[in-house]
Amino acid sequence: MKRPANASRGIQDVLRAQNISGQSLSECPVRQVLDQIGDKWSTLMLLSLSEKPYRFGELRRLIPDISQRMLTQTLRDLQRNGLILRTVFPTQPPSVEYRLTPLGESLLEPLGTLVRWAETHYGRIQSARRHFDGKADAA
Amino acid sequence: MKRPANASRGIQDVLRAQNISGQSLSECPVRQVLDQIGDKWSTLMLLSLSEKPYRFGELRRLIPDISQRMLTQTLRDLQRNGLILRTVFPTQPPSVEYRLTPLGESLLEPLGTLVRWAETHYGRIQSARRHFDGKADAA
DNA sequence: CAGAATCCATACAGATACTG
DNA sequence: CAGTATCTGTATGGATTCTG
Repeated sequence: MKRPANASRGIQDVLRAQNISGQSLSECPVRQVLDQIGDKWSTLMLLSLSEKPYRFGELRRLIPDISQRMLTQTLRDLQRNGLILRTVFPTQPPSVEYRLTPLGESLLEPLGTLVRWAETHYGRIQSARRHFDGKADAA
Repeated sequence: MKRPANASRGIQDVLRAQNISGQSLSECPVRQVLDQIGDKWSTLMLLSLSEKPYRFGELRRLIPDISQRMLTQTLRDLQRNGLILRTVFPTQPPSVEYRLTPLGESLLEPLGTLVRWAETHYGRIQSARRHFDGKADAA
């Protein structure tokens, strides 16, 4: 069958390693990564840059519903975490290119795993929600 | 080498499938999944329940720094999305058991991939941050 | 072009008190 | 025991205006 026994094992090891019942939640590596990719735009940004490097304005056009504030902020966070590289070309007017670092590229693989899971199981989530909301209405 | 060319390919397909430049961001499967696992407690909850089913109070003791409000809310969201199953035993006083559904268990694998990535690359993220913050201070 | 700065609404999350 | 209800502070994120 598809019991993910080994995955579960690995996770439990991590749980223990992180001392889940301790106070080190904010410094937990898993939490830090989730805080980054869990925000509204980081994932989309990483996936976009996985295609090729982009400039600020290009990213803006590529993801029309991001505000310029959030674009700046997301890019800065990703840069701070070493996931993307920011290169300023001293032209006039200035142009800035963003590209994935090797570290950023290495994140594409776990991210891809997640993306494929989402694609595959989306329908089940949807129907679970309808069922849950339906029962809630009945009550 | 370790160029994740295939992962990148898959991601690009997903990007196109999601019509990234369209308006369907809020209904994007990937986004919905990230909204769930990206919140503060869901991942910890799923990982905890991957070990074995737990009751409300047990979870509370297992994760001491979660507030009871967030525990309730996180569990309800996970239940709504079909990732965990809530079973009420009509005892006195009542006891409620939470356990992963098969759907929830299937999420452990992509989650494990992410967790392992975080573990492996945590050091590089940390040093990238120090470097970034150091340069920011200098300016 | 690529941003910084400011203002503002809402979402998220903790503390506390109460209930079947 | 397993929650709900309320109140409140903080973080998130959008709109708008301004700058090298």
